[in-house]
Amino acid sequence: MSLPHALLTALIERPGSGLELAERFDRSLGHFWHATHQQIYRELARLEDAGWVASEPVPCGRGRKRSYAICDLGRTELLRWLAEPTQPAPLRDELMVRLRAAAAVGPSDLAAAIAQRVAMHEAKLALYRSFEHKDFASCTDTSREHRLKHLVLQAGIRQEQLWIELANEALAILQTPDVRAD
Amino acid sequence: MSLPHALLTALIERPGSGLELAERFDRSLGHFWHATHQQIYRELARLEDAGWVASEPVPCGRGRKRSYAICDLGRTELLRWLAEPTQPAPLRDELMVRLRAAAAVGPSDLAAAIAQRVAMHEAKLALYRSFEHKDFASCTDTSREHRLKHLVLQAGIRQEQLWIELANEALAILQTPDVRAD
DNA sequence: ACAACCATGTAAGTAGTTACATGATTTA
DNA sequence: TAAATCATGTAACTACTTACATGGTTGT
Repeated sequence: MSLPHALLTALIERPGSGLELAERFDRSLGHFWHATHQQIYRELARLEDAGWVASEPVPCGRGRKRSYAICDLGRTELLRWLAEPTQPAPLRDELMVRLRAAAAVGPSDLAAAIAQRVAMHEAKLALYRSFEHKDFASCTDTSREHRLKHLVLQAGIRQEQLWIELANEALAILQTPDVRAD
Repeated sequence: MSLPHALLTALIERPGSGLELAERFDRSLGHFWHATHQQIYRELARLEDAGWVASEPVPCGRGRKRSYAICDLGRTELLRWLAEPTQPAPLRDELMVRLRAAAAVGPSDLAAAIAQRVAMHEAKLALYRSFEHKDFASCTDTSREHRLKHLVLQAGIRQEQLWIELANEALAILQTPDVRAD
């Protein structure tokens, strides 16, 4: 469960309100660890209970808007977490199950669903590439921070490329007549 | 949520009891959609309620052992599901969050955790390669079923390769002194 | 008889999703 | 003052995890 630490990371970069964090998530970290605004509000409350973040009402903001900022305890916790051993991300993908199912049941209507998914991955790939062009085109910044952020984006790019490759190979198999069907 | 359909797939290949299915999952489909035995027992009960599978006690088996088999309704459901549009697997990986966190907080103890994870991915890759050698070394079988199953295994192999690459690149960045620290 | 193990299940809790509710501030 | 929208939150639900309980069979 990485959401609390993802929020701490977002807050260490810059303080913000729940909705601001939700929007930032949608644009960057959320591509690699999705969270809805409800999850974020709940988690921010927990982080505050734990003393990892502190909040104050934003005077010129609308309604009950509160701004959250990370505390020393939160910074310490983030460092502790970074040194902790990682558990391997359990790979869980519907496409794999569907391909096995297609192998088991024989001819089916899977091709259209896969083609649609190729399109989705291509859209995401294009989005990531536009991020890369915008933020990492110049080679002037060689700081560790910059290179790590670029690597995370690269990870997303290569994931999408891999899915596109695999889905296209699946399409090729599905569209070739089965030797036993001839 | 693919577990019910993953179970239907396993049952279409061969009927079996809850524990047998759990063991089969651990050896094949479970690498791509993990499930514990508790999940499997509960889901089998639901599948039976829905009329997609039927079970009977195994007379010569131990204790309360029951064998489950897929019904026509289950077969129909599996075909219906295959034609359904797929939602894109939400990418959720701790490593990405950690790298972003490391970028934000500066020097930390992340390298050891990543190195450990490289080892895990290499172990899994070796396992998948041994599966491939055992089941897909000969080119004699060119049926669609065989090629689809091979593709699923290939997907696992290339995923592991990608993670190993990315984790090693992360290590390289973390072990190079930050230009701003000189 | 009793230890070990096979097979199934219950209970309690966490994480995440979906739909809806509420309060406050702009804007028309 | 009503509508739109910003901002936060509640409630109910599903999926999954972890720990434990139960009942039966086999071997000693």
